[in-house]
Amino acid sequence: MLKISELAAKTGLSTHTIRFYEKQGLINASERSEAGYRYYDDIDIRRAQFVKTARNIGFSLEDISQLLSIRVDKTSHSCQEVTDITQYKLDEVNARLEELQSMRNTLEILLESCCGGPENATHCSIMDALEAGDVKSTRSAA
Amino acid sequence: MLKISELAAKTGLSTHTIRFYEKQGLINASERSEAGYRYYDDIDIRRAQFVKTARNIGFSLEDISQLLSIRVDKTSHSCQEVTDITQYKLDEVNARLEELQSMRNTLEILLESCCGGPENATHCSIMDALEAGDVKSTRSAA
DNA sequence: GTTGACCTTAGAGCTAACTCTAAGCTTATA
DNA sequence: TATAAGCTTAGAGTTAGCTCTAAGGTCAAC
Repeated sequence: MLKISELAAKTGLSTHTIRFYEKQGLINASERSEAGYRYYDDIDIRRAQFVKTARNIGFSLEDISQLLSIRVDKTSHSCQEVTDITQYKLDEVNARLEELQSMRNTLEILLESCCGGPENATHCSIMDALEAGDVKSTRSAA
Repeated sequence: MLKISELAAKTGLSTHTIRFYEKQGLINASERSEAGYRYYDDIDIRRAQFVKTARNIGFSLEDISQLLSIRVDKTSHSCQEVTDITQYKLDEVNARLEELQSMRNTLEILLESCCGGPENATHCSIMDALEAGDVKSTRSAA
């Protein structure tokens, strides 16, 4: 049985984050001492590590919540449910990648166009491009 | 001279956003009617469009604030200041791109490993991988 | 028996960029 | 003149995921 700081050390989550995840219903301590101290058993620890792993991959807490509800009763859920969540995440990632690649492209073009020197910015081609608005729009969401 | 809703139509910003940008010191209306209505002249309009363009590229409001202070007095600022801001943004974008590419990679591997079918998730290889934690960590920041 | 490290809680604060609300005034149209 | 559309403000709310604070209780070591 681990105390919260030990679980923190084991998972790499902070104690603050562990308590926060508990509030969100993602993990919990199956035991409490008389004084109210949280104690985590092996099952709790594995669940916390599952959360951390999923978080590292980039799943949102909401995604993880769904994955956890599958996890606690795998026989009632299909592989498709799992791949749906994963595919949805991948689609999100790909959409964001496209935005960022477009941003990168625009920024690179801007950088190539400008001397970058100590000359004053009166004829800076980056400023001119921003002024003229002749750059690709790259954002759909921040 | 445009009223706020007309500037909104012209720039694609909402009136709310225009007022918000004003609070942030990015744009302003050089005139007000007796009743306090904002009126935007050509200079205001061009500034608003500059902001919109920079925002579309992905610059933060803080970045844009810096770009604007260069813009109002180009002779006192160098091309290098402009490229510094741009290069810094590009570095940020590249860092985020690497994270997302790593995420994509992990998600694709997970998806390939799983049948995705109607079978129950007892032996789902995505769940197993999350359980085992044998996936690359992709996140340094959300 | 007293430090000092660790634990508890509720709740506030942070970031970025909006987005919306309420209450009220102005203006254009019919 | 009445109605509706549009404008004003200050300030609160939204999102996601933490992060921190205050005020206090607990516990192990010296």
